[in-house]
Amino acid sequence: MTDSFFLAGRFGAATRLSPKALRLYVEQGLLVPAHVDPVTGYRYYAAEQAGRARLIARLRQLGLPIARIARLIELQPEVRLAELRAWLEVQTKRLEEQSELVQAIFRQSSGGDDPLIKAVRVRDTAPSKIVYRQGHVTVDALDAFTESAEAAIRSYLALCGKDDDGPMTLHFHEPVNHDGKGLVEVAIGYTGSLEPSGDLRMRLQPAGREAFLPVSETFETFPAVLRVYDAIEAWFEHSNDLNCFGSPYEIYPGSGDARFDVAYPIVP
Amino acid sequence: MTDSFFLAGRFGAATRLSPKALRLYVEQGLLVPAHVDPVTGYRYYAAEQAGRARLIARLRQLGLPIARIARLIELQPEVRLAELRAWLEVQTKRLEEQSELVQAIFRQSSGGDDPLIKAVRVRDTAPSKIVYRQGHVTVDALDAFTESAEAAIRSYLALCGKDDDGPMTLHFHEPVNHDGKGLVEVAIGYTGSLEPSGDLRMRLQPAGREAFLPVSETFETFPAVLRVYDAIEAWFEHSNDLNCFGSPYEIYPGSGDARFDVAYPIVP
DNA sequence: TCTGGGGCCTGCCCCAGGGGCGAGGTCAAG
DNA sequence: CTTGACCTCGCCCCTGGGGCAGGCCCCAGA
Repeated sequence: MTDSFFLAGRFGAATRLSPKALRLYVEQGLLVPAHVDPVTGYRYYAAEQAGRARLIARLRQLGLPIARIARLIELQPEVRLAELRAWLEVQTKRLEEQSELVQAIFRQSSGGDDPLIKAVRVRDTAPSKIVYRQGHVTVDALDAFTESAEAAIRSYLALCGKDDDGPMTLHFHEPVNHDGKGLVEVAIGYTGSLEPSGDLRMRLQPAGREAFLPVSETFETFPAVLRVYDAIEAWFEHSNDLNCFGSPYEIYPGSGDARFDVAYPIVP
Repeated sequence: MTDSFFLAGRFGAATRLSPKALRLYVEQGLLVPAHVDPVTGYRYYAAEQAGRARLIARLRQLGLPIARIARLIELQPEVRLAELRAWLEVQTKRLEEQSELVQAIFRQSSGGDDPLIKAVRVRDTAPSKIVYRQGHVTVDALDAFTESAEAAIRSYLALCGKDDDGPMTLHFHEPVNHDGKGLVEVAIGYTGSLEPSGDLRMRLQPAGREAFLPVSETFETFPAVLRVYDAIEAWFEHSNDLNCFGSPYEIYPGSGDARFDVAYPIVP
């Protein structure tokens, strides 16, 4: 092996890393120079460190954060490749979502010629007591959460002798994206009296009105379902007196043949 | 129109924007509340502003910077759609490059079983005087720059009565990526004496040694050509005494049938 | 041996796009 | 009148560096 040492400028030029970046990496422990002069503070890099430095440069070129690079760089090449391929998969999915989002942006601002908008209807909702479970989920985990919560609530209702299987509502208190968790709530109405149990809580749902749209089979899945939400929001904007200032929810089963309705509360 | 006003919290909940984000947007002039109480500083948003706010939220969800959103939001929907589609195209290209980069990272760290590495040769380079032009270009503009620079240099040489058409070298002083300009230099050797002219400069190229690889037709184009660079860098790492601490260059025409060679200087 | 120029150090402020926290003012209901 | 929820501002924090000021350091030439 050679004993050549290089200062930050030359070493950086050879590895496509700026001296400033190299300084950052030594602070983070990502690439520690072979020798640091304790008096002057000069960093001396060994020629053998160039490979690691070039690898870091390329991983940075992908846009990966330093902490993630620090983990990746310790892995075997094959494992690293697998991780990077998985990361590429995520990026691809993100790009697809962005593409959907661009379509949604256009529909949102193109004046509302979506025929779905005209199909929006209004109805009154009766006051009721509901039992519900809340949770923070991503869109991937949403279906599983919904199913298990509904099953838990229905079995608890059955256990308490309530056999009126009313509709289930899935309330989105926060937006549920692919890359972030949101607070959602699964609720079923009941009559009589009930005690809280575990993470099942009770609440009074006051009477009100809602704007809703049954969801045809075409729009049932994410992200196509977002178009239904958009349509109702656009409908609110077209109607002069009503504002869409509540969070949306889905009602299972929906009206007619629909598997579910999408609804927004109408605030007076 | 309604005269409903909403404070930042409620308005933000309805538009998927945090109060903090709304504050940032009013500072940037992107979304100015319908009314601001001069005493309390409270921001009152009108219901009619919800549409614009939701549009901003979605554009932010794409990851666009605020300044760009401010421009996009003033456009007609069709123009905006076209711009966003162009942006998606750029993102798609970036993803493809990242995919290539992942392959390169694996080749770089998988121990160097690329057969190209064994094909690397070393040769001495004679000292010569060269006339050159430098420029900052992206990878897209590289071919045009190279062609025009070579034509300018050759016609100047012909004008001065030098008709020895030596090889042309294309020297990459800085990495030339898709998303960043890099300093490149087109140079041709000459004999006798010559005067500088315009942006054509002269320099003495000392003798030295170089590691090189002729580029077969398969690897001539970007980004496949990067694999050749990688191979020579890997060769340097496998040879114990030599370090790859110089910037690479391409030599036109290359040795044998190759359109060009890729070479790195060997620093003693 | 002196000197100059260029390279390197530390330390500070800056960028986007907010998050989080604390101090303090406001608003509406009880 | 109090209470609690909501709002404000201001400050520091994050990533991954860029840029600049002030001050050493190092090497080559005279």
